[in-house]
Amino acid sequence: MTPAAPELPAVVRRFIEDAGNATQSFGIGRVLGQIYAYLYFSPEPRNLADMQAALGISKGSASMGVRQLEQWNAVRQVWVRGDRKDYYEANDWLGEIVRNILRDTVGKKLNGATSLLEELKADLNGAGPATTSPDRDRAFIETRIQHLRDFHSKAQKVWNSRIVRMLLK
Amino acid sequence: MTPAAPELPAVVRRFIEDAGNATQSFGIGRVLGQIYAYLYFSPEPRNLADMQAALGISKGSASMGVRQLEQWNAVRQVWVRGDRKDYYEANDWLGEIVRNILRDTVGKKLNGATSLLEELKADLNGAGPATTSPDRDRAFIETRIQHLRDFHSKAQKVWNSRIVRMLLK
DNA sequence: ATGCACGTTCAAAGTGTATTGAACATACAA
DNA sequence: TTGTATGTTCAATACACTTTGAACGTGCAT
Repeated sequence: MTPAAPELPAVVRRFIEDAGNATQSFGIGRVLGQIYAYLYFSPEPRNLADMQAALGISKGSASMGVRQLEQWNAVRQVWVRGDRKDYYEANDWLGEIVRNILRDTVGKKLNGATSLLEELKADLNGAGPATTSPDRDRAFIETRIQHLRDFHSKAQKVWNSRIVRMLLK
Repeated sequence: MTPAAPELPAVVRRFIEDAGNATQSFGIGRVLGQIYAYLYFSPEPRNLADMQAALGISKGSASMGVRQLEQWNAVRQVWVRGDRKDYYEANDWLGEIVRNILRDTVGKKLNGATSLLEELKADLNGAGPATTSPDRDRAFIETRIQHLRDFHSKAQKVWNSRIVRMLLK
């Protein structure tokens, strides 16, 4: 039987709350912040049941949450001998975590935009001169799309640049 | 009477749709992307009624949308003589827009975190030794909070650094 | 083999946020 | 002053996204 989860200190409860708000407002869901904060302030590794009890979340949330956090290397699984539950502890290298999250969110979107712009360019050529819109309008649109592609390629260069990688380190 | 809005070219419709998805996924709402894209591809300035017709959004959305976009300098109001409606056109300097949005979203949150961390530190000191938790646990928590503050101050330095400002330019 | 303890899944419920639209404000024209 | 054309506001609604929990999968112990 699991010993009753010790009551968390007020500071920690407070922080868990704020971390949850933060991750929520960044669009990655409230429980991720809560779980990470809980583990971050736990001197010992914790299992899924501990998280459920401490945070008042469901089994499913705990399970999905740690998996997502693992993918970002925000938490790691550790073995506790004599217990076959899964235990986790927080990775305290915050820079790495932020970097991984950004790569996964921003980076993915930049790449998505790449293929999108390619398609648009193709559409534009494919459509031919059969449109009802005057040539002038069409020229304007082409100019803007080109402008967009220039910006996008510059953005990608910056994103992949060594400088940014260093900054995120 | 407003002349019937000319049917938008397929490429433009497509782009408006994607821009809406993009801004939605970035957590700033779908209409912002739609309005901006519409103006970005409009050879002439457009008024709120045009936007409603072209995008199928409500009067309120158009009004609130352009106001938000104005705050980020993504669009500007222009005067069309002989017409007292408000007309808008897109600012095509995308770098500036991205920078303004980031300043408004990320920057604001970093500053919020500052005061939060101060409070936590104060709480920790204020609580005194009257807690039930063992000294060892308490020491652990203090260490982690300090770690957090170090990371936060580093993050702020990076965010405010000239390098980042240049990159966003 | 069976029971048990744990983790995972995903359709359904819940929650927070974006969007609507009717009521209101404003400004100009007649 | 009244009427008309426009922009703004915000409570109500619609929507997308998060979270739940019951059902299922898995592997170990007996």
